[in-house]
Amino acid sequence: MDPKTQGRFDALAAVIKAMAHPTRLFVVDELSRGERCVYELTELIGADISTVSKHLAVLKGCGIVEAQRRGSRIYYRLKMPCVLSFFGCVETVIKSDAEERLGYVE
Amino acid sequence: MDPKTQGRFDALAAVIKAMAHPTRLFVVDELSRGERCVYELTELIGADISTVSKHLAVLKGCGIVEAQRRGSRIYYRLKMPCVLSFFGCVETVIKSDAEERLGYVE
DNA sequence: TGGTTATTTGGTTATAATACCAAATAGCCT
DNA sequence: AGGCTATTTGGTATTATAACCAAATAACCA
Repeated sequence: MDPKTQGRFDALAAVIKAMAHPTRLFVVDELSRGERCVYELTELIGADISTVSKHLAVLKGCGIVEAQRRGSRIYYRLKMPCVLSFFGCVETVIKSDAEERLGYVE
Repeated sequence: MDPKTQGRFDALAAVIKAMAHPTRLFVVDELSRGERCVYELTELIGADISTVSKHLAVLKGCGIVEAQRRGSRIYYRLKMPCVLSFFGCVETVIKSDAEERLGYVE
């Protein structure tokens, strides 16, 4: 793979990697319904707040979400809603794979 | 997060994780233009063939690609072309983020 | 059968990701 | 200033990924 192509796919993979964690997908899904502060997300997720904060940093780091401080709280919102399009496709992949395993297909 | 929700996002993340590697994205992109055998992909990628084979196993394991043996060769093809829709969105995320860093936005 | 090509699997090592706790930082309120 | 709440950062231990080499398996052909 030539360096340019490699760089392109490295960059693509970096963004997809940011989505490749259950907690971060949950966050994206939750933020699709409106902005949330770290504490709200932490309650919903049920992990340590520092863990949630780090997941948010990953999503923010590649520009999928953005943060805004208002008073003592920091609100996160979905900046690139196109990532929601992943969900539909991935559900299809999962369903198709499950059906195949059950022997309905093939 | 209740167990059912957790399970749902675990499953979603598993598929997205399968896409979250430059080599596997390259394979998906390449297979979008037709089936390829392991050797052909290995040449294009330039890694050890065992490495490429393992990447293919990951993609096959979650049903994104499928394999078919014909003679001594095994041809892989894209089974879930909807994953190609990731590319457009991710390119947008990358571009938007790059522009922002350059100060064109905000 | 034996050799050759194509692919996968096992083993090992190196690197990266993730979780939690503790401590640091930031803003608010008295 | 001092205390309180909200969030991030640093540190560490655990687990997961990924690369390569070597060996195993599969199909073909002489």
